[in-house]
Amino acid sequence: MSEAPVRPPTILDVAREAGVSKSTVSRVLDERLPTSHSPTAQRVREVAQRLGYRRDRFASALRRQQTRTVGVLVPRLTDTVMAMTFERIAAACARRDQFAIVATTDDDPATEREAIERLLDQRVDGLVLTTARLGDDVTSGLRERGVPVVLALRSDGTTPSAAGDDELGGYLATRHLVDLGHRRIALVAGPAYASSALGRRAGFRRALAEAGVEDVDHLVHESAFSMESGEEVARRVLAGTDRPTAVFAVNDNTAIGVLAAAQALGLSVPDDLSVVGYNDVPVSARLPQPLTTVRVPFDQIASAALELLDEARAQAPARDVTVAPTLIPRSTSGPVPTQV
Amino acid sequence: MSEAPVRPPTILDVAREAGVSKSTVSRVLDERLPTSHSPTAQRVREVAQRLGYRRDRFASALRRQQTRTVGVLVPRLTDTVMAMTFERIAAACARRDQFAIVATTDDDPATEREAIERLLDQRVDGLVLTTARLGDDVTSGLRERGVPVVLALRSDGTTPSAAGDDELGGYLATRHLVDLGHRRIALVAGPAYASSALGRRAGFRRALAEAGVEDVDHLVHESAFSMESGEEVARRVLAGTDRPTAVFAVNDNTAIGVLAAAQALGLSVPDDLSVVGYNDVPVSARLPQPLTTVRVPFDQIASAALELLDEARAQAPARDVTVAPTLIPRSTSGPVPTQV
DNA sequence: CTGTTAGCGCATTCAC
DNA sequence: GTGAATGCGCTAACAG
Repeated sequence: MSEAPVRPPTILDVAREAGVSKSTVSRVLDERLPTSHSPTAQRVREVAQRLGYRRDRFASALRRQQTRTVGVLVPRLTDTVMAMTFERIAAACARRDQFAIVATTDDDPATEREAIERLLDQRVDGLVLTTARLGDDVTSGLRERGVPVVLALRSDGTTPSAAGDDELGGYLATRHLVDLGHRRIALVAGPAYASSALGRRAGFRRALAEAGVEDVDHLVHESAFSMESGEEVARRVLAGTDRPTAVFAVNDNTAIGVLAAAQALGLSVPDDLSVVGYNDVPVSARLPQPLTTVRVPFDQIASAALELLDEARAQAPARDVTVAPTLIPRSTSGPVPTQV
Repeated sequence: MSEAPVRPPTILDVAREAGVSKSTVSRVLDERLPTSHSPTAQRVREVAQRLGYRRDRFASALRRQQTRTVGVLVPRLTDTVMAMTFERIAAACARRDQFAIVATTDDDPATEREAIERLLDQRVDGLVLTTARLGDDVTSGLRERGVPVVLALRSDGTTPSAAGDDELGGYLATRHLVDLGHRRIALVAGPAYASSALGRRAGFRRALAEAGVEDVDHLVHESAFSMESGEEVARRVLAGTDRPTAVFAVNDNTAIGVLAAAQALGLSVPDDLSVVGYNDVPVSARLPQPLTTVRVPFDQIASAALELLDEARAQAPARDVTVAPTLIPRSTSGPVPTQV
């Protein structure tokens, strides 16, 4: 009564059933070749379909020396931005008959090295890294080993990258606050090692400069990307003298931390304090105070990353793709409070 | 000046360098065999290490007919519970020299079937499903095809499963509210197709029965698992007559939706309304009102799922593993408001 | 367009 | 213990 260990049909089964050689089957089913419409080809496809034939990717990869698999490296999947990014990359891979696998670094360089080796052990055809830090380069070592690499969400000035236009996003967020009358706007700036954070910072400066605010250094507060960090920075900034009337946070996580700090300090949002985040993660729209934020087209970034990976494989010169974000005004931003 | 396309060393390179045959190398490096300490074995290992030899998983899998890869199916990774679960499964896989790959279903049966086929195309050695629905069985079809399958987070009464003790968790959450004096406690109950939701519902009933509340049917409100659903249900329930003094929500997502509804209706938490969630996702601790919730040991669930998968491969009889959750009291739960 | 042949890198016979 | 030979399932080089 044990189950039949039904071995899936091989190319040879299809060949026999269709009365051709296995080479013919292999060629007919080769997705890289132009589709033949000869009677033989049609019969082979029909038989393959009927037998439920699926190519063994392992045997195929062994021979082709490529796996149609892309490795994606993220700090952690519990960061919704990273989960979204990976999901979109996986979907884009599915559309091109590739498969995306993921590994996490937990923001730790040693773990990152291990994670990369684990991905390479899976013989991925290329890597998409979301973990780039300015001044640190894992990518050069990888390229020396002949591994195609691109960056997503961040750039490093060297490796091909697909990212949002962070300068524009930072400008839009800040400009929104400026338009509402705010001038004393604090920036929870994120870490200096991330190009994304620096870009948003530059946009912040541009918007304030346009509004005639030049002395902005004291408004910029470095932070991590976490909720904890946002709360901690906000507690400090909001408790000080000359309290800002608005905060632009480098991402939704830190913005949520800012909201928590505001609540703890008894500040009402947006009456006492306006807050703008970045990324538009799903929870942002569903907070007790729906968060004003900047939406990033993650699916465009995902598709672009895969195209850049193709180019990298073809030894094409490196280029960067940048896609424009959109401001999503919600209820955490409002007019500047009238002075008392 | 093009880069050297350095082919990674094969078992043959190691064999030559160590002066033995490739069979010997293969055996020495076979992790399933007991480690030999003969001089030859030590030399082979030393050479392999020195050359940076890594076994080609594709060639190996082709021969062994097993890939040391586990497929994980989740509804979506942007649901932090699912992201946590997958992360822990991936970590547990890493500890046992396996690799976890993931595919998403978006809660859609057709997408689910495709996702399963995509995972099977990757020749996974087994599947971990987090998407089980009572009364619907994907798993029987898979077992007929000889694919080892286990469930995580949910159970279906048939397939081996690793999950939290949802009845206990539901009891702990409700008991906490009962202890604070609440009796009119609404349950945002989740969907009836999920065993997890039903378990929490049962625990809810037990705690209320203990408190002498028997007529609970009108307190139970079915929902989805999303923030949207939680908000929608809460808007209805909190607007009605005989407003409950507390809400136990089937998960943190719906609890966040409840908080949003409470805010919109001008109810203060926990003064007018207590709210308890489930899962303790990271954002819960960082909400403007840190959420009282139930913590689930996801890493134990992950490890157990992989053990069950081993057992399934060995044709062992199906069993379920259940791990105990913990109540995490925070600031959304407080004493029942005094009647006015 | 088709079939024959060889081999990707490894694990497993089988003989020693 | 060790080595020679075979083949996992597929693709590619070659000849027709």
